Amino acid sequence: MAKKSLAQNELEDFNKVFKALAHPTRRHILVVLRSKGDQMAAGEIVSAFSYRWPTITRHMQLLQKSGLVSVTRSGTQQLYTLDKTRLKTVVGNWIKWF
Amino acid sequence: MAKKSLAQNELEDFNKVFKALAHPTRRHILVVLRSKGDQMAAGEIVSAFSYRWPTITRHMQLLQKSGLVSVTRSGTQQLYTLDKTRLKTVVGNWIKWF
DNA sequence: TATTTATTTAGCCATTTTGCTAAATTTGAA
DNA sequence: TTCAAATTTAGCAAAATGGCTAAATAAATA
Repeated sequence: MAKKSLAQNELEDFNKVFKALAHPTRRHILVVLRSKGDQMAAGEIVSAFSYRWPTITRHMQLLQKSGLVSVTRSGTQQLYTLDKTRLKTVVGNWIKWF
Repeated sequence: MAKKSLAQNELEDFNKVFKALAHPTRRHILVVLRSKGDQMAAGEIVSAFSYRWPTITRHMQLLQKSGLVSVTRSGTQQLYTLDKTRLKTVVGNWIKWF
């Protein structure tokens, strides 16, 4: 398919980010990540909530797709990193319409 | 049940507003409302989109529950009014955590 | 190489969401 | 009082979402 326009990319960003922010648990995960210095291992996140590991994994994957977190491996651990800038930029750009 | 704490009320606001903002069509409706001076009749909104009337009605009801729009009747028409302040305040208050 | 630790993947199920059509309702006008 | 216009309500079906358990995988350790 053809290249996407800037506006189209921004629209997709809005879609992905607001979808990620739609669920209370995902919003909560972001806040906890922030409170822990923007980076946590998957297991730490699981420990912070009362959901099973696969449930958290799925929330994290959705957050990744939105670009709000990225992940790197460190030994057996998966480290999730919050992208505060993206969060504030994308939400801020949408709010600018008002 | 007992009275709700301030924090609880704010949490509920976050829940309702981010749920309302989760769907692209609802976000689009808010932008169109803004572009038309913050107030439109139901039928105008329907005309602006390619969804059937009941579909738009349901989106509008969800937006109302979130407090992002209010509605008043004028003759046979329902006028929906955007609450820009609430939109910016609630989203802004959440973003403050970052 | 076998085991353990950390984590994801697969797949099931219940609930919620979102679209639709058809019917009902409300208000103003004839 | 009837009629028409504007809008909602009822209810159905498909798709998306979010929880779970069990099985699979990857990296470090014994």
